[in-house]
Amino acid sequence: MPELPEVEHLRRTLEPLLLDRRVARVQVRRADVVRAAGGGTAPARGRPAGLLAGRRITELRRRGKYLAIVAAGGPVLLVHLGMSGQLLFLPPGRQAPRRDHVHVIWRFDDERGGRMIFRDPRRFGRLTLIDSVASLEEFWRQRLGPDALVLRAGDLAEAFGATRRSIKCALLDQAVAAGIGNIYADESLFRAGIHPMTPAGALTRTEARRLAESIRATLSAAIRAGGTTLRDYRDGAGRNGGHRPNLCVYGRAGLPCRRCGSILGDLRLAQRTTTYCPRCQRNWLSTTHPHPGGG
DNA sequence: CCGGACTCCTGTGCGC
DNA sequence: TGCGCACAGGAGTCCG
Repeated sequence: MPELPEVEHLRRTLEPLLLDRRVARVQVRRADVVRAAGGGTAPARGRPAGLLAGRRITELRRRGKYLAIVAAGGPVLLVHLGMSGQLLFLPPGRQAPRRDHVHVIWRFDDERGGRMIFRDPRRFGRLTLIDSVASLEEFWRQRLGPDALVLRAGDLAEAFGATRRSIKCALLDQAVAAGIGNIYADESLFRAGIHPMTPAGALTRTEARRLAESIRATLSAAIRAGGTTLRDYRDGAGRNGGHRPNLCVYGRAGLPCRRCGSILGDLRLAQRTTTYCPRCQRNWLSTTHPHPGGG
């Protein structure tokens, strides 16, 4: 489930544990989680050019759901957690809570010691080695829209144009805004009072403004709570996120809306379960084509 | 341009 | 207890 808030919280918890430290050596136990920028059959596969071995970490950056571990002199380890990926720092002597599906281990041999592990049962996650920060920015620029945490209404209007695709599908498109996944798409649309099937290009200026505000507020609140743990998510120190009890719609189909008490409905959009409040999120179909005597 | 199906994986929970 | 199935936080590709 790692979406923007989980990756940002991970970044914040890992940064003090990694910053200014030199990676002593790297053990790759499953080479197929490693890629090189620019292609799936890249030569780095299986021989990941060290994955920062011998390098000093200078910075942890994030854009959308990507986490970039930047080393002195240029190389960048780009991490995408997919559905079940975890990056976990283990102090000296500490065992991983689970030792299965650990694919990569970075060891530190300075006086603080310890190691970082990449664990990913489903293996949808990817580690990508990129040669420089400039290449990283280019990689991101090609794939990602503006970071959803600082998204503005104008960004949405520009990305949507006159498209008739549903707003829910558009929000899941990382080229529209980077970092929103299934949980926070539903939560943001609920907060904005917008039905998930509304054509994205049909949003009014007011709705776009309210949606951008709702996205920022939804993501910020989730970061403050340390992210949402459904099953696999842990932060850099192995802690669960605390945001799950705050969710208004995700995972609550059939339960009463926290705002109005109506029973939350669900539908399937882009193969993703979509939960919404039929009252708080006005159905654009019924308002666009009102039934005689209705509404 | 778009929605939808399908793919990559493992784990879990449910109905039977 | 076991089995088969649907489904899960992501995202790329292909097809119509």
